[in-house]
Amino acid sequence: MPAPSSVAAAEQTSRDKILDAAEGLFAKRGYAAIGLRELAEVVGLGKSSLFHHFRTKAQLYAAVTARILVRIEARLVRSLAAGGDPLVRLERWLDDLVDLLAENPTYARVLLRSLFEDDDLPGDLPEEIEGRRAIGDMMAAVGGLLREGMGAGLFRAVHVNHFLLTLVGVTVFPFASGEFGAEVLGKDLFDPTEVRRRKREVRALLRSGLVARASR
Amino acid sequence: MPAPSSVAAAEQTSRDKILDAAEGLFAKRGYAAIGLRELAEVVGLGKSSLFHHFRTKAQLYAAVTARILVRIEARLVRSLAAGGDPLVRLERWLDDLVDLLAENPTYARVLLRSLFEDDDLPGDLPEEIEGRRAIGDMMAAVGGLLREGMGAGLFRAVHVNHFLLTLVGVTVFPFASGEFGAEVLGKDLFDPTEVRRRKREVRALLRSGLVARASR
DNA sequence: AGTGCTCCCGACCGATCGGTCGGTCGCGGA
DNA sequence: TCCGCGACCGACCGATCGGTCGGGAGCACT
Repeated sequence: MPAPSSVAAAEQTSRDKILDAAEGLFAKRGYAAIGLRELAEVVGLGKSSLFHHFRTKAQLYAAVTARILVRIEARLVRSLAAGGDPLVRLERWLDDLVDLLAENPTYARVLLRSLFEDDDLPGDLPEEIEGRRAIGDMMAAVGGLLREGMGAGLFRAVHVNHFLLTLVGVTVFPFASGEFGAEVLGKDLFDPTEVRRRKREVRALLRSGLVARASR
Repeated sequence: MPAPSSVAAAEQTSRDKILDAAEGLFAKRGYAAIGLRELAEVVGLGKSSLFHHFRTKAQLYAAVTARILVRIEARLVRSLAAGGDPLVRLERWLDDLVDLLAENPTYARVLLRSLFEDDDLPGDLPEEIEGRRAIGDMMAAVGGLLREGMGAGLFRAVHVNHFLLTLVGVTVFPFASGEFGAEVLGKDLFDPTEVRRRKREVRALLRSGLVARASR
């Protein structure tokens, strides 16, 4: 490796270029639909060079998803750890999650695809397991947060695990929904003002649901 | 066609058997990962026979998704049309949607995959367009319902289009989430008692959000 | 008996798949 | 100077891909 450039980024290792390109392609079209020839061409390498960095296609895929899952965990566990009452922490976690998904358009897709396709792929490479652990840990932490809020009387009595699924569905799904989401919305979901709106709606949903106060 | 069996079902045309098998396979592993040889074997036909019923693989896929989308629309537009105030109608729509997804485990996956993969496939077969129309119409109807409820002061002022995405995320995503959902939940999401719980949580979310009444 | 039609099949096509192999090139260390 | 080594490549492999083709079995109608 040449001395890490002081100019930062700009200079990427081939391995990282492969991971980045693969992330984009897998996100858009899925594991099975991407051929290694196509990927190699996007990266600007010969196809056989890919095998110098990753033993198999499945291995490469696992590396792509694990990298994302670990990054997500790394950033979001921090926002969970910061202070505040459970509602504050939960809302900060959701805000950060939405920001993360909005800033990295590939993440939501890769996340959902990794849920869909895990039945599929040849089992259990080490990075796959690491990725699962990262997400599992984070979900458990949010679950604890919900329980804490309920214990303090701050939250109503929710079914914690179902509520976790709800939270994921409310945040991850829209950013993975592609053309459908854009069509429903009439705008690009990744536009900063739409991201802001999305966060506001999620927060409002937590705080008061849909039904107007006056009507009950 | 031999006289339609009075014994009902049991006797299926080859075309329907192909559609059913393809639905299951596409739902589980996606378009690109399913080979026509495998599909033909599941159906119990020779591979070339598939081409007697569908001109191409893409055409077959479009037929599979369109059938589901139209079925969903057919059932859910009815539940929207039935009477009641906007909240009652919205909750009935959500209940029926959840029931539909729970009774047909392939639907949620096919739905989400059709959102993901539409960038992908060779453009615009007629059944594809018909499927899109069905879903688009339904989403528009629900949007109208939200607006009606807001106009009547029943609902708080939501951003209608964002809220539509929320509703889809809350209902469709969990049933598509496969092993992840089961792991978070600790149980099979398609189990009747979990389905009931899911509906209850969705309704509670609409009615009061997460935050306890007393705390504001 | 013959004709036409639906349904189905095995054999085959060119293309592409993931992966292997032998080898070239440039660079850092001895 | 030479060596070892990481990075890279083109050519090639068997397998599988979606799709075509010609034909056969069964049935209805004349």
